[in-house]
Amino acid sequence: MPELPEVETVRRGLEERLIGRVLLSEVHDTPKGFPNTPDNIAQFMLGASVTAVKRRAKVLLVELSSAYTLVVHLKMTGQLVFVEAAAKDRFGAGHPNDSLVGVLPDRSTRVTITFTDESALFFNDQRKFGWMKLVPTALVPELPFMQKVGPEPLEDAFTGTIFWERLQRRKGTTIKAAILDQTVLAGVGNIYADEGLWGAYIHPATRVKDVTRVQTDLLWSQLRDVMNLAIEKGGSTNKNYVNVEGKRGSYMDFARVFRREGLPCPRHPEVLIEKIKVAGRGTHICPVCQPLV
DNA sequence: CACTTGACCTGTCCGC
DNA sequence: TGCGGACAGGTCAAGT
Repeated sequence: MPELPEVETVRRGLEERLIGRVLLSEVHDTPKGFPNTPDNIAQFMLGASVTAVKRRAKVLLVELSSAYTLVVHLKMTGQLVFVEAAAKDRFGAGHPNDSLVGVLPDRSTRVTITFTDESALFFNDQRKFGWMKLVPTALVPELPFMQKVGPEPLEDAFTGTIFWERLQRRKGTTIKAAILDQTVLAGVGNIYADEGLWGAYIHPATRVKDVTRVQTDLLWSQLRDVMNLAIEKGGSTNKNYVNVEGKRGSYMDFARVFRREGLPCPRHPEVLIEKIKVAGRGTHICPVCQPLV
């Protein structure tokens, strides 16, 4: 999916555009219904306005004046694309030229939400892993996911000591599996895991119990640096990811190892990046920077 | 309990 | 050109 930087980029785009807009129509499920969509969607969305757009880990929270919240997870291929004057333009004309998105809705569109000013928000999801549900805002903190998800890594409260302590919950597994675990810390996915581990000179398959405190301190700062840079660049478009305007993010132009197998390591021009498998995921390393000890 | 693997879906790419 | 298999940003349930 979209990882933390991509979801944050979408959040900012939605916040800029949706606040105060009033939902006109009920949700149209196309082409298949959303399994988690409750029956009261029309009742609590129709006529409600958007009051806030928040993010927790990789989940978006679109708060409505009806005291309900649209909770959205984009998983691997989800997109939220906003189109001005969508009704007039028959959904989709008016996209910027560098858009990766064509005329909407298309075959990947799962949900269309229209607003009273004829703008519309499209939830597209090629692989259908993503979900969207309407939850009373007061109950959002009670969701099982919210109860168990780890701290936000970019907040000041997330110190190196907290990172170290939370990693100790997963001593037996690999450091890559541990930082991908959303209950250890929130928001890290496959791209930024590989980028951060390269930055910290740690082989992804190193057991957590073998990673020193000095190494986790460096990993802590590298993960934060890499995700802050990615937010600045509008996220990473590996394949499907786009922001609310349908535009790609540019972090992949700055990636050091992710999807760069066969290309030189930025620190060692004579050494080529290798692709291996760790924690069941494609994993990119410099064999010289990141020796397995 | 801790950890790993398969499943969920569709699309694309690569080798035969 | 066709076909099978592996793989893809994430997370669960089920298995060991």
